[in-house]
Order: sequence, then C-alpha cells, then structure tokens
Amino acid sequence: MQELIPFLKERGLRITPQRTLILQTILSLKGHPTVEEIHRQIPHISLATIYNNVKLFVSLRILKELPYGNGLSKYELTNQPNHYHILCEACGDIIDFNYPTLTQIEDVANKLTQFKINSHQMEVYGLCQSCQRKEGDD
Amino acid sequence: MQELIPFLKERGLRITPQRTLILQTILSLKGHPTVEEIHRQIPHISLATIYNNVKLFVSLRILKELPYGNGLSKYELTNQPNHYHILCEACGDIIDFNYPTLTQIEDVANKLTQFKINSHQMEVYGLCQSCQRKEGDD
DNA sequence: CTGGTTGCAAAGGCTTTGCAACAGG
DNA sequence: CCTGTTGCAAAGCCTTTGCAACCAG
Repeated sequence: MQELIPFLKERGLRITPQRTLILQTILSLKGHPTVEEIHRQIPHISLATIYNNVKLFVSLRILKELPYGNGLSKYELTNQPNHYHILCEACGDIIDFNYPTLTQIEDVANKLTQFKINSHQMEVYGLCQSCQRKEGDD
Repeated sequence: MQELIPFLKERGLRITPQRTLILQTILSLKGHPTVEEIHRQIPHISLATIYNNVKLFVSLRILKELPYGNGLSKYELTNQPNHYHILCEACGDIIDFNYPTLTQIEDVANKLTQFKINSHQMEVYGLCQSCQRKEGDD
C-alpha cells in the first residue's frame, strides 16, 4: 500500500481518499471482487469513480482483470505469488490454487506460433463443495 | 453438420435455415468469430436470432464461449481436437496451438480444493507476428 | 493556485426480451 | 395445425463519458 504513493506520484497521479479506500477494500475482500462487490463495501464512493480507478489500476498493472465473471469482470491484486484459478460453474466463485508454473508451454507456444510471449493463464472449471451438495439435493 | 439434425429433433428443436446458416458460417470462418463477425457474413439474419441461437448452441455444447474478447465473446465449435489458445494482446486475434493435455493439473486442483472438476482451459498471451512488426515501426 | 479527480446524469455498446407474424414437421 | 422460431423494437445491464464542482499537492 505505502509503496504505491511514490509510484502514483511519479506519474503525476494523486493519492485521493477514494483511491486508498478502493485498494483497501480489495485487500480486505481478499478474493476476486467485482466492481459491484467493491461498491457494496464503500457505497458512499460513486460507481463511476470505482470504475474509473479500477480501470486505471489495471492499466498501471496494480490490478489484474479476470474475465470469467459471466459478463462481469473480477479483479485481483497483482502483488501476489503466482497461482492458478479454479472456478465454480454453478456459483461463479473463484479460488486460487498452487501448481508449478507452466513455463514450458510458453516456449512451445512461441515456437509454434512465432508470437512474442508475455504471460499465460490457466483455469480449471468444476463444482465447488457447497454446490456439489446443493446438486445432490435435487 | 448432418449429425445435428437428430440431436436437435430429440430435444424438440427445429432445423431452421437460420440455424443451418449460423453454423455453416462459423464453420467457414474457421477461427473464433464474435457474434458481430457472424452477422457480417449473414446480415439478412437478424442479430437477435444470431444471439439467441449462439446462446442455444452453447447450452447444447455445440459451441464453446471464449470470454477473451475484451468485453465481446468469441465462439468456437466443440467438435474439434483438444487444443489451447494463444491471444494477441494488440489485435485480439486468437490462434489455436497443440500441447499435450494438462491432465495432471485437474487431479491436483481436485485434491487441493475438493472441487468436482469438469474441464480446464489455458491461454497464452503475447504479440502476434504482424503486431510485432507494427510495434517496431513506432 | 492549478491540473488531476470526483460524482452526477446522460450516453454507449452489447445482449436479452416481449410480442405478433411466421413456418417446420 | 400447433408449437417452436424469427425479427423488430424496446428494454436491460454494465461501463464509459461530459462537465461543473472540488481538492491534493
């Protein structure tokens, strides 16, 4: 958090209470909140401001956008250890899990496609425990 | 294509010229078209019909939805060999590439999270060849 | 002070839906 | 025929934007 102040200032950006609160809220939610979930925690900050700042943070690579929200985007802080995601197809929940980084696949992809590789992502899809139980009830 | 007729009929769904054309168009486009790209090929079919049918085909698992279109969804036919995707961060293009299926990761994810696993996906991000050239020009 | 920021309301862009006319089987 | 389907226009939903008031530095 503190390390952001010089980072923003260098770029002529200001530390506003809104920006601080948005980041603190994402931190406190821990998971992968949507804009709507962030706004629910800090309803006195306008939705437009949250949208604009989340977008700004993504462009500054402070946040990462996860496009798996069924139309909505979810966000996570980038200053976290590498991990992959598992998504529940019933409730939409996203959980992190650790797995050795798939470094090889980037080399292969580069050889096969001649792309200049930047990163990769991997998601596993399934049913979380509580949705498995609910399914059993039907 | 032919194998779809009994598949739809079993479910009380009809084979309409629109449905046939939508699937043929996706086939002919080969890649991972958006709804808009499909509609551009068959503009005499209403956008609403294309949306409704694409959605129907996804629910029937004839099509798979790829949520990497920067807001738009892209679609691909499911009756294709397993493969992974590489995305160009500049132009948004999606290319398939082959890599041994990451079966192990599903077992690990199951052990770590207790999810019931259905599938997984993996995307590599980078710059395609033609966007690499363009970048060099700047 | 002064240019970046906020927040409201309006506009945008993609997608879904209500409904009357239509048509596959 | 009868129920599923089409297509228009309208509505929905999430997100972005114009702009005046505001405020961080």
